[in-house]
Amino acid sequence: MVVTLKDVAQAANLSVASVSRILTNRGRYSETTAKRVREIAREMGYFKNQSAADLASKKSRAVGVVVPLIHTNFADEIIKGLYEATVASGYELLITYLDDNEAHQTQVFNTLLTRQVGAVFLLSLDIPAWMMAQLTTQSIPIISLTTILNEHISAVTSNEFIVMDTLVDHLVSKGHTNIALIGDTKLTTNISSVRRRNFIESMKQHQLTTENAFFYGNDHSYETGYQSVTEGYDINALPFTAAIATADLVGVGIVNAMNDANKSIPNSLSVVTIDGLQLTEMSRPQLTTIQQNFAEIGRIAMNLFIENSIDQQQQIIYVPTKLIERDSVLDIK
Amino acid sequence: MVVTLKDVAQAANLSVASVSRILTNRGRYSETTAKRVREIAREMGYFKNQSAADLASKKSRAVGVVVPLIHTNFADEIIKGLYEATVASGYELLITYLDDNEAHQTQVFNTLLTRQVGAVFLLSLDIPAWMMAQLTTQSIPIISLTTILNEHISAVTSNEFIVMDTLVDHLVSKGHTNIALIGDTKLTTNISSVRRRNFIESMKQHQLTTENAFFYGNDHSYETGYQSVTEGYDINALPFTAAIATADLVGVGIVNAMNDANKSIPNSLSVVTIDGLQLTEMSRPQLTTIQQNFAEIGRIAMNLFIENSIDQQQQIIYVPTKLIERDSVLDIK
DNA sequence: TTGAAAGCGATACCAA
DNA sequence: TTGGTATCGCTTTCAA
Repeated sequence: MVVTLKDVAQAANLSVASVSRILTNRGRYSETTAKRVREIAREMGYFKNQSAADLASKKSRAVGVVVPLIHTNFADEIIKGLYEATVASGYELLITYLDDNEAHQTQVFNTLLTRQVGAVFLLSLDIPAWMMAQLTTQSIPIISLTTILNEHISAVTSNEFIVMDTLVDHLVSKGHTNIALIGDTKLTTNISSVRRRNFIESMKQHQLTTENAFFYGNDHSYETGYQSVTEGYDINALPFTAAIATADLVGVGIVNAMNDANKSIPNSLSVVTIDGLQLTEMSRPQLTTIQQNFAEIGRIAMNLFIENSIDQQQQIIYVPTKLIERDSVLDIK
Repeated sequence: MVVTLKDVAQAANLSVASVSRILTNRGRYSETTAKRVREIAREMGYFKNQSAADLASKKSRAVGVVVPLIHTNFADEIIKGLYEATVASGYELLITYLDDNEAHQTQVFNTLLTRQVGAVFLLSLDIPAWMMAQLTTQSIPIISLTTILNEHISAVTSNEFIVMDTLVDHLVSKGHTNIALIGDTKLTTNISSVRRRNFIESMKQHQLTTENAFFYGNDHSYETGYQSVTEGYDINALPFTAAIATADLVGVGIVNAMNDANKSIPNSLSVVTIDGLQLTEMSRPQLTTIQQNFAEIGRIAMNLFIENSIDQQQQIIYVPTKLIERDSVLDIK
């Protein structure tokens, strides 16, 4: 049988109330008895039943993390960040995965709500409107990571415009004028259309027109990168001299496709990527990239919640990014 | 205020007992009232309080997953597998990360126990003895994934010997006799020493001696792979013609180190890896690998638990692996 | 500093 | 098919 508070209380000749207070370090008690009780509890192998505790105190120590099931190599990093901040505070991470199956979505969503999570962290995820509505009516704070969803939801993210502008600026400074955005460039989601807009805007600010801008792809996959130069354009006569990959994986796809066609990078094409995970160092040539600090994004988001600063109004926190110059950009000036 | 069962019961003019039975599809009730109740519950935005439910029913719908915080690129895949099997059954995954900090370990462990998890899944992880002891005294089933811990703990894994033997056999069939095992080859953990032993055993079965076997490295990292041929051995006079990398990342490290030194793979060195994730396709040349079916391992493990077959005695389930021949092995016969 | 007792929200047994 | 009610293990006033 499982050891309960009552058992411990009996063994210690105390009331459950006192034992509870001691074991949760709440309220008043003498340090002498406290010591004794803690010892007894340990010996008996007592473990609090968190469900009972949550129920009685009408609160939960769990926060939900919703991760898209499609390939996102940075989810790991973010979760680590969240986790770090969480360990210190005693909160629990309830990590759930979301795919396209609506039945699954409902269920995921249900576990979150039935566990009375204190907050929901969305990882680069645009959840269906009905979910959003539910969350809000239950007044569960939502924090979006790596992307700004709308004007109500708080977010911790890199500054998307700066990310794009830094890259464009870097390429322009090396003499490039015809630039492609490759990866997730579709107009149907919030996230990708923002990037697309930022790209155009940044081009403009560099005195370049939409004639200088090229787009390819609907997702952040390796295949999209690969196909961009093999199927999307004539690899022997690319209309652009540089490409911005919306994710590292896309960049590697481009590099491999070029290599496989005996075209050298950066001589035949310059490539830069967004994200800057380990992959960019493992590529040959190593990729110039703008690195996002994912772990930091996770840490900050969690602390934002813990410090309860995330109450009513929206907060947007930008986490700095860093341009890392490596060997995938040719100076053609 | 949060909507409770009682509220729904009142609104429906029924007892909480009936409503509970209906909403959990347990016991008898008429489909007519059931329909009405479900509708009312939905309208009121009712969500069961899982903590209360767990408490009352004296069981938990949560299972714990313990993931090592060090870089393991397959954790993702396994979690997806676990998740898939879990969604259908209504269980929840409580995913926790384990690092070397003992205080953290205790805490992780605490959340697991305080949540009364029904089982604990260990991802390629050798947990401290005291944890193991606790888990067993609380009679929480433990299932180890991708590795066999001892003769008591159930496991779902690839057959490690077959993995190693397939690789050795493949290399030998291509005329290689001097072979290196690179990556995690240390003798201090169960997992790595088993691999090492298997390697030696397999060599023997192929009429090769320990003189033909080489070892390098203490972890599964890219750096270890890279250093093996740059620092571990003289890259211009490697004593082996083929290398088995204990993880994909290690293999890529070797490939890059060779490339950077203007040595071609497989001409100067043949490389095969264990795991077979996407990375092996992205490498140039593409890597010959023995592919583990991680998602399947997760799925099977979870089902093993759900079907309750994992009661008293140990079970070892082997999930088939697949040799994928690509371009990183030279035939030197 | 300690104890008694009233919940928390659901489940499940036993009656009706 | 439905309802009453004890119970799960803990927290939290309020008194002692």
